[in-house]
Amino acid sequence: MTSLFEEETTLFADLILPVPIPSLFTYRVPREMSDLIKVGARVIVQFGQKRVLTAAVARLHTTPPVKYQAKYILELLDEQPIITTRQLELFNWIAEYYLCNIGEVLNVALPAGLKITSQSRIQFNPEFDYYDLLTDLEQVVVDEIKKHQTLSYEEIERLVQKSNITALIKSLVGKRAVILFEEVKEKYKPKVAKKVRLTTAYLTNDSLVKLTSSLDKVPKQQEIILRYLSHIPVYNNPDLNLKGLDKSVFSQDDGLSDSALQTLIKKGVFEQFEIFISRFDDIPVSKQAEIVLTESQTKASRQIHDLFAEKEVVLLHGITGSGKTEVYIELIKQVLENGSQVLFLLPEIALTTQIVVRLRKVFGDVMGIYHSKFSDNERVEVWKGILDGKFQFVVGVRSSVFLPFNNLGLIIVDEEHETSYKQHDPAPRYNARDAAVMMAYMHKGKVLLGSATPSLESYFHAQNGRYGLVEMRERFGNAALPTFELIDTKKEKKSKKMKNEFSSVLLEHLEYNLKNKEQTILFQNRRGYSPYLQCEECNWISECTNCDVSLTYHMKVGELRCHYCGHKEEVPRTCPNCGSPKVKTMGYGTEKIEDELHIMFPEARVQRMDLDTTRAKNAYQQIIQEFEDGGIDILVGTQMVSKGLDFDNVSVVGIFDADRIIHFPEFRASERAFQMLTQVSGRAGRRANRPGKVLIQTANPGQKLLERVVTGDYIGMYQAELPEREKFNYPPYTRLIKITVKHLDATVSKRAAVILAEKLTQNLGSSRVLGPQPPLVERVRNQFLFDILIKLEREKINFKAAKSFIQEKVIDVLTDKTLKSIHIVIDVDCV
DNA sequence: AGCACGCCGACT
DNA sequence: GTCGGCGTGCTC
Repeated sequence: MTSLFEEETTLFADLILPVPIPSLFTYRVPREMSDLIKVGARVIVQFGQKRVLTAAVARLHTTPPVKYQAKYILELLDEQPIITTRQLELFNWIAEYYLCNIGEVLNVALPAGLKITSQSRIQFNPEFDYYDLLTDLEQVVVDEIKKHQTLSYEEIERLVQKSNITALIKSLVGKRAVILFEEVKEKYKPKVAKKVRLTTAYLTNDSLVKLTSSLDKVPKQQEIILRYLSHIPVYNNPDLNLKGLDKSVFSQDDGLSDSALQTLIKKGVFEQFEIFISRFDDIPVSKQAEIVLTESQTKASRQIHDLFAEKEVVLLHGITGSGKTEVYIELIKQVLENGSQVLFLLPEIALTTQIVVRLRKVFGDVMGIYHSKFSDNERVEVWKGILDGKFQFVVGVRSSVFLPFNNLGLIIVDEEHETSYKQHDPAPRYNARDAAVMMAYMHKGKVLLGSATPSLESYFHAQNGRYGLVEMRERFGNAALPTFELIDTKKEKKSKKMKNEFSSVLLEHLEYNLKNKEQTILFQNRRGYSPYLQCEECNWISECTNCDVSLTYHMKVGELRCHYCGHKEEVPRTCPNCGSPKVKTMGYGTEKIEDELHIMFPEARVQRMDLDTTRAKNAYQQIIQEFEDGGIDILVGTQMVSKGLDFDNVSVVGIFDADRIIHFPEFRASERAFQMLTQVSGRAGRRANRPGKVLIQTANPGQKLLERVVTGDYIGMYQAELPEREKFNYPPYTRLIKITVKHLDATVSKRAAVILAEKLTQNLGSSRVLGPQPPLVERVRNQFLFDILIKLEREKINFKAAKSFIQEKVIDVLTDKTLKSIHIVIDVDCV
């Protein structure tokens, strides 16, 4: 029922714009759009004078804004929403919890392929004919524009070989010689296959026989028809013809030419058509390998199931190799059978490996994969596949929490302790594990956190009864646990048994393994050749010009590199300070270890696996594959080797510098070290017959933490660590918020940080506000940093109120006229 | 975040 | 005299 009154009301839309501004923006919905537009659809709007942006509809209403005239929405991109209301809810929660703007959330949530790009283009104004008004250069530019119809800024700059022509264009616009407009492009392009099929006239056997015999004089065309029939035997089953055949089948490589095919198309024998195809069809699906759970897996699975009756979150603590994956699979199956969706989160690095192949075997093509190494187009397909129900189950990285689910029954967070679930750099600085808990709550679904070495926070919650807890303490198939050996490097050094970084024990094992064709993994958590260079004469050290860190020497590429800002320098032949040629490499990274292995064992096949060797899309997988196929004897790597790799033939894992990990200056050092060392150790062979061996080189083998790693005593670590955390007010007893103040001028930066800390202390008290203090690396990209750490007790403090107070004070400092162009980053639940 | 507008130094 | 530096403020 539409009354006269209703017809006259205009619709307004509150939009989320992908800009870091806290508010929504109200636009006017054009009349012809008002029946079609929906919450969750994308629209295109003009924002400011020049910019054209993709925005998302958050709310539709009829209240005209009072303080300004709303602009019209330019275009509606989706007739059906591509963002669900549940997603909008989550976006809001993330913006609120992590103190950022919803636009920033939208910005990382949408895959690039769903954002449109706009480019200013310049067109000649046909009504213009006052050429005398133009300068010489302007005339040249106008002539070019006339010649090419429309041009972009960059194209003009190239054509007239000038840079920075904005002023010139502005003048031309003023003189009405040219018109500016925005060209909008959708980035996502569906993948299409060009196909051909027989026209209906030739679908009977009779007509086909007649046709082929009539083509006796044109053998190429005949051949094409035969080829077609050999792929698609229509005489048995005419329906097959509908699917057609890829045009590429008739390519030139075996004497068939496109022109013959074209002739047949012209004759009306074949017809051409295009279909949209999925980009994921090439991932092999060999359906339904039956999975039989062991007794302990069945038990765990049942416990989880029972606990879900009363808890929203269950922590599955299963030692490495206990077979958590099978338990996951069992649960996923159950939830999918109930018709709900499932999200399986994995750390980036683990996603490229065996587990995905395994899940794919079980779940086939209802499973979508969401990964940063996929192209924009591939990601859009996962997004749309979830919306239209093609993917009921998604395996993905951190950012998968932004996908358009509407009915999540279960979220699994594997390796839940991994810090890579926390986004660091651009806002939103969210933790996908924690967002998952919130998300499940919104969907009334459940969360399963899994880890061999849970984060203290999660284990704490499990101990307190907030989460359910299920333990798996046996290795799968009763494979033996690895045996450990702690190697005292101090002793070895004294008795001159060390060969550079290698202890005699480690060398013996390497030799043995090479002889017996068994594989070794060596772990050194530092990439490059050496972390710095030093002059023996004057003690000069290679340092970055933009940051306060040493430059790492990368031998392979012959460069010094900054791991913070990416700055590169040539390697000096002599000391830049005193000219001495005695510039030495100091410390050692994976490259140096690789290098020394080559020298000591020239026959060994050594491969390095770190950020530098795995940049290419498939490099990581290739190394893994080669290692699995036995093409590598020794794999040297950073943390990358510690994650999700299961190889039967690895009998020795060597860890170089355990002390550096254990004594990292950070309150989480013990927890982190335990996790890292345990995870690496878990790579040692899982054979039932002979246990793998883990060799840890340390200057202090008596350390309690090492003993706990050796005995697999997670609880011991947990119990030792908790009182420390309580005493010094650290998580899990508190939540941490880190505020970083940045400025090019150290004094300005410090002053702002001190002022901010004072303001914060006034209400929060000095015990809750730590700092300001310069972080470990005081200067990054020429900005001087100061950190303020705020600790808020879990029970005592209203977290929400405290956060908004903090945000208020930050805004105070940002708008302080005496502290100009300060940059402040707030990181909630920093890790 | 961008982008426009506006107010002060070194140059065609 | 202008070009262009970046400080300031706004974007529905």
